[in-house]
Amino acid sequence: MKQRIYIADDEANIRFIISSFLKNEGYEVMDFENGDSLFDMFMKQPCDMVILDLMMQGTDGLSICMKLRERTNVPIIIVSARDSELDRITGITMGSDDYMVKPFSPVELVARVKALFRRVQMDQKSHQQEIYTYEDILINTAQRNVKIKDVPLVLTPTEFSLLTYLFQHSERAVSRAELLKNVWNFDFEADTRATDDIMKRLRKKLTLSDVLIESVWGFGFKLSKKETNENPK
Amino acid sequence: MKQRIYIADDEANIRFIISSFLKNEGYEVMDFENGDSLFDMFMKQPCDMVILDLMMQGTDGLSICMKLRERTNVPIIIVSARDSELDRITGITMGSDDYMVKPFSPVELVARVKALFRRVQMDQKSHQQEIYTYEDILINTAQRNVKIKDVPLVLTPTEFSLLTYLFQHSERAVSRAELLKNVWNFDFEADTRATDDIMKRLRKKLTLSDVLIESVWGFGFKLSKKETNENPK
DNA sequence: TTAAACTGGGGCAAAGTTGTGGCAGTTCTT
DNA sequence: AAGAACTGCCACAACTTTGCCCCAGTTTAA
Repeated sequence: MKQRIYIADDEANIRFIISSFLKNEGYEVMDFENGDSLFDMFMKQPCDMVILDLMMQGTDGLSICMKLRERTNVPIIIVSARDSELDRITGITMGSDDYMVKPFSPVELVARVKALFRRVQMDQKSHQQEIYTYEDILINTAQRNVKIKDVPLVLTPTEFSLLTYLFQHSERAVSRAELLKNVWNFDFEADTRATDDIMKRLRKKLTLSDVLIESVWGFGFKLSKKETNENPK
Repeated sequence: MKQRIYIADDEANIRFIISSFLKNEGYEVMDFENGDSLFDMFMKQPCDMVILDLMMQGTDGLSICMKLRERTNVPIIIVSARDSELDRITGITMGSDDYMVKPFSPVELVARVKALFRRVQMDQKSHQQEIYTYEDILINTAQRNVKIKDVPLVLTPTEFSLLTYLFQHSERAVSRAELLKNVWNFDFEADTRATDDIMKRLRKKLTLSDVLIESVWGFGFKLSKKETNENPK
């Protein structure tokens, strides 16, 4: 899902430069020539980040920033030609997350935008649901449950981690060493067939599903789907 | 609960100035003369924010920043005498949340520290409400009371916090470590079954309700509702 | 073709997890 | 000051998980 950024600045060329750089990074950008129109749009359709110039026609950026803060937690970056310590401190104190002084490097702006998104991401990460599907199996890591065709499947902790790891890398085969390292946290070379054991148990529990855990001879395992009509020998 | 900030800078007077200003704002501050000792301390006892100088004896600030990022989401601010665009972009890209150039105004640093805490706060508490319901239970955090089918339920402080936390995350399973961190404020890995104890008492008090605290074997707990008619085999 | 290596099923025992009742130190209330 | 409430810990029993062993069947390579 693309992240959406709203920009308000009264200089068209600045809007253009910022937009280009951000779009180039894969963000969805919409720009406004004053703060009021940005605010109206935000009320209709919120976005994931706001970049505000301070000096604009109509309501000034600082007031817009405070108005936004009253009702949302959207990350806000202020960009401004005003470069006194007081201006910076006021902007940051009044609710913006960062304050950049014009003229600024578009690359640095992009870096700060990314850092701010990263911060939000990190803070919310624990509450994020991660969902993986493959054929008729659905894994919800937040709820910590697995379903085959909507029927709950009970897994032990190791089975759960292992299956999740396979789903996270469903497009390729994974080696036993890789599994031991990432699921068991064995850093060293261990001569164990623990992976095979859990696979054995997983396979048993997956008999009702169309998902198959294939062995890759001499290497490891790989997800695949059950072929009802296997090409006959 | 006071927020704890760690500072690493090799100039004693800078450490002193920053510490004074931050302590003045009510933060608990600890300072280190190099990044390695800060890192060691963090591993033993995490803090809520880190302020790093780039150029120090021993490991440089950027490496410390990256090492910290590998294992935590702690907010990081870099302060540095280096003032090229590349330096700033590198610092921000490598995991820090902000980058301030020396000499800087201590007041602005304080403002940015506050803004960063505010951001974390907003991200984590954005979904905080006053009232939570799940099945036949209603929690009013403002009045600090709980009702089962309109019948008041008396809970001890810890029981109340724990149940509230479960309700705030009713859509997912929560681990014991997470509960210890967020309800007990144990920052480190502790071998305790305190969570189980409170759960035991909570469950006893919830017998009259349709709400069930399910154990997620080998992981933690999860809210669910009592199934009166379990799907018969 | 044959021997060696690999895989997967059943069973087993050690280790780990969880719920329960009891208990004691601390804090709060009366 | 005495009692009540709260909370973490312990011990115990029931139960679950999991790595390993053995063994038969399969695949690979010489």
